[in-house]
Amino acid sequence: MKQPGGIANKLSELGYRLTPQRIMVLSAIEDSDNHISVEEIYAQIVAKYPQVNISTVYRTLELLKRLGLVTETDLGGGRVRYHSAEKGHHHHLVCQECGAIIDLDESVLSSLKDTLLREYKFIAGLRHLAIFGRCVNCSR
Amino acid sequence: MKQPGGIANKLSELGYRLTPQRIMVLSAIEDSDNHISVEEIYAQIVAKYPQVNISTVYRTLELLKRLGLVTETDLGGGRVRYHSAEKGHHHHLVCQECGAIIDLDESVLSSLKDTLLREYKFIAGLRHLAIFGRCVNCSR
DNA sequence: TTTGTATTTGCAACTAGTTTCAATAAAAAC
DNA sequence: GTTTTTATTGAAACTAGTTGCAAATACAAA
Ligand SMILES: [Mn+2]
Ligand SMILES: [Mn+2]
Ligand SMILES: [Zn+2]
Ligand SMILES: [Zn+2]
Repeated sequence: MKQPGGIANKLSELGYRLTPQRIMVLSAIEDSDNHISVEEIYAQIVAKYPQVNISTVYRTLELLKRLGLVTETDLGGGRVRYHSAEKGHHHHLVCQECGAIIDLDESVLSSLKDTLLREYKFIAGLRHLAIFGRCVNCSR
Repeated sequence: MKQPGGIANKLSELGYRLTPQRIMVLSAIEDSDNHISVEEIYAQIVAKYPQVNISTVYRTLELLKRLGLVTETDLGGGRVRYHSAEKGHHHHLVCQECGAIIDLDESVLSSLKDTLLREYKFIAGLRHLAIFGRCVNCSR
């Protein structure tokens, strides 16, 4: 079992139990440089502890998401992907034709968020958005 | 069976067969004033023709979506909803706390789309978006 | 260190949606 | 009107994800 990082500390500070299962999910996300899928997280865990159930992984991700510690993004392909909220991140443009994924800076959605807050008094989530469409190569 | 409307004509013009199943899915969407779920579409169909399979409904919706004849939106609650593309529509703000759904004019996303086209040469879909977050009442 | 208890887990059953494949039927050809 | 062709369908098996519940365990209290 790896050492729990920053997310683990926050979890126990908030009164949640630090189970081995949770620590393993956390480690998988923190150790991953890019967006990681449930399948990938579970594969890492099950290699060491085969008795762990995948529903526990789903439940842990649900918790981390709700607490704002990880973000969830649908990048296509029928499975969502996760990312540590601590690390800086991008939104993404996903080409539905060729599958290309273009990174988009956090700031691109700022003015939209501002408008929604100003004109609709609505605090938009939009923490890690993927926008589907067509890239320049595929739009001829 | 109802008379096929504008969408049905387009379908057969594009060379797709006009089956009773497709016409029934189309009618359900065209007759609905608001966003309709697969469950609701299927309930209408099965009441008259119980042998129709729900996978046909899913396949028809997939086709209509791909052709740009209907839009799909995730308004929460674990089921997506559909809307005729011919009728004018709104995007939506969905409060994750109280469930309130606020309509948002088509134009609110225009400047975002413009930016993405100008700076990233990307044609964003964003045909019928739902943005999750917190409404003014729930953000205290 | 042991005990108590509320939280968390594993398991199994469930949901929405997708896919494969043989049977059916819409539309074209005759 | 009948035959032929090929798209479409129904059925069943499958995928990602969720949920209810009894058993297990993290952690606090003694
Ligand atoms: Mn990202
Ligand atoms: Mn709408
Ligand atoms: Zn592309
Ligand atoms: Zn609200």
